[in-house]
Amino acid sequence: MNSHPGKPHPSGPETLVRDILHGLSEGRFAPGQRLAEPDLMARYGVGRSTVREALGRLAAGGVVTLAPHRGAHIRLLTRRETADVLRVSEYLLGLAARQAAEAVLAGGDPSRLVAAADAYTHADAATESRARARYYRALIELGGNSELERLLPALQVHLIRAQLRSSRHASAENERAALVAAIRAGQPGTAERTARIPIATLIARLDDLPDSAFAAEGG
Amino acid sequence: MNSHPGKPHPSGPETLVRDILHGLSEGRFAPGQRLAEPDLMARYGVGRSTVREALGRLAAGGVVTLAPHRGAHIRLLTRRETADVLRVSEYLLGLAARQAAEAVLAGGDPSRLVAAADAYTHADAATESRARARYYRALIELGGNSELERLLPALQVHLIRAQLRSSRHASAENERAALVAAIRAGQPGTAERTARIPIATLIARLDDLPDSAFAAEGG
DNA sequence: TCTGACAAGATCGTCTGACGATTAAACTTG
DNA sequence: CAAGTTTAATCGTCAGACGATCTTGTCAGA
Repeated sequence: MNSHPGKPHPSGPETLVRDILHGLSEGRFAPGQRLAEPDLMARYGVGRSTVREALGRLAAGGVVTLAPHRGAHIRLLTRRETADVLRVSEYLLGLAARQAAEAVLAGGDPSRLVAAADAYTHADAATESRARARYYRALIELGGNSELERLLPALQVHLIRAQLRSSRHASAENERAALVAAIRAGQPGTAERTARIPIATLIARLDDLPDSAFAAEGG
Repeated sequence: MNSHPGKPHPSGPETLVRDILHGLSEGRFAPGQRLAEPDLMARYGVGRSTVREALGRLAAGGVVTLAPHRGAHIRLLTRRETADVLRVSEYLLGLAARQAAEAVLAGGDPSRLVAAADAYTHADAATESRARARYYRALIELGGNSELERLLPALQVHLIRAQLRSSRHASAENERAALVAAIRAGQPGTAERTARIPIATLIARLDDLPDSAFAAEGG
């Protein structure tokens, strides 16, 4: 079929998860696409256990849906579900920002976050999604909330997808700058509020997107 | 095959997950306890695939930790991690309450929530944890946020454990009543704030608990 | 007696192969 | 051309196997 020469069987399911996640960012996998076990076995040269394990993790993270006897599909969200995910992200990111600011107050070092934000702002189309991920990670690590660290990677996937579809608005960079400033200044309240703005904006814009961007709203 | 008493094999890993989760509430499994695969295989009369799948899901939900080649243990949180989990729960539950109130404004029916809250208040020690779980579920279902529905069950486990350890304070029931009232009245802001109070209180009280209630804070 | 290296045992991670169950697709009939 | 039936493709789970890795117990040397 296709040629995936670079991936023999270096190690575990982590590789699969990573590659699929990564491949999602760059369009190699499309939402709604089927992920059949035999196919993945062949493609990555691993056994069913490994494939299954990987799919399980992806499903747990909400990236794929696992319908009994009907296989795994890359999760395609309805408009409603997208809004729900974003809403949760909004709150969680707000918390992350707050805790980052609190961490700075407690003597934490925001330099990595600043660098990541900077890199993100100057990223081109090719490196953008990666830079964004790094930025979020830096934000969360500064706050040091282990639970957020566990949770947010999964949300990121959807966040990024939503942002990809939505035309970016000019003020985004300013908002980000304001957020970083608030965190550096150790202002939890401001940081939280500022962090939420972009996502709230995103949610508001969801209505502008065509139905084709979402799964059928079926009941 | 085996006709051993206890647990036949009615269906999949879901059974395992449920029983372990359930057993956690009633002390049948203790935090930190080892969960060896061969042991579980024998205990539930299922194959390794099934055990592994179940452990994977529990790990994804943050209920057990899965150390490579060192087996699965029921996750034991450090004081810090507990605070982190509760912090996230605080925000998420706040969001849930807000959305529940919004749902009522939009014509949603809060009767199930009211009933669950009532049942929880009148529950005795035996039915308490179950009633609490139902109450949370009703709250989230009223809000209708699919992502919260996906996320919160995992948080509940830790929430409940934390609450179990912390002596309950008298005002808890009043706070709950206030929350339900705010939701019924369709006051999102009040609902959100009210929902967060009990958890914030819990976090504040974490310092009163002895070190023995947590995993070693080791680096 | 205490400490550290080594050997034995228990588990884990992953693979291969197999079998019934369930779903989706192809085909046969009115 | 619609509806029921047969086939093929998967999935869920089990069983057995093998190397890798962690744990534990033993034994020699300080």
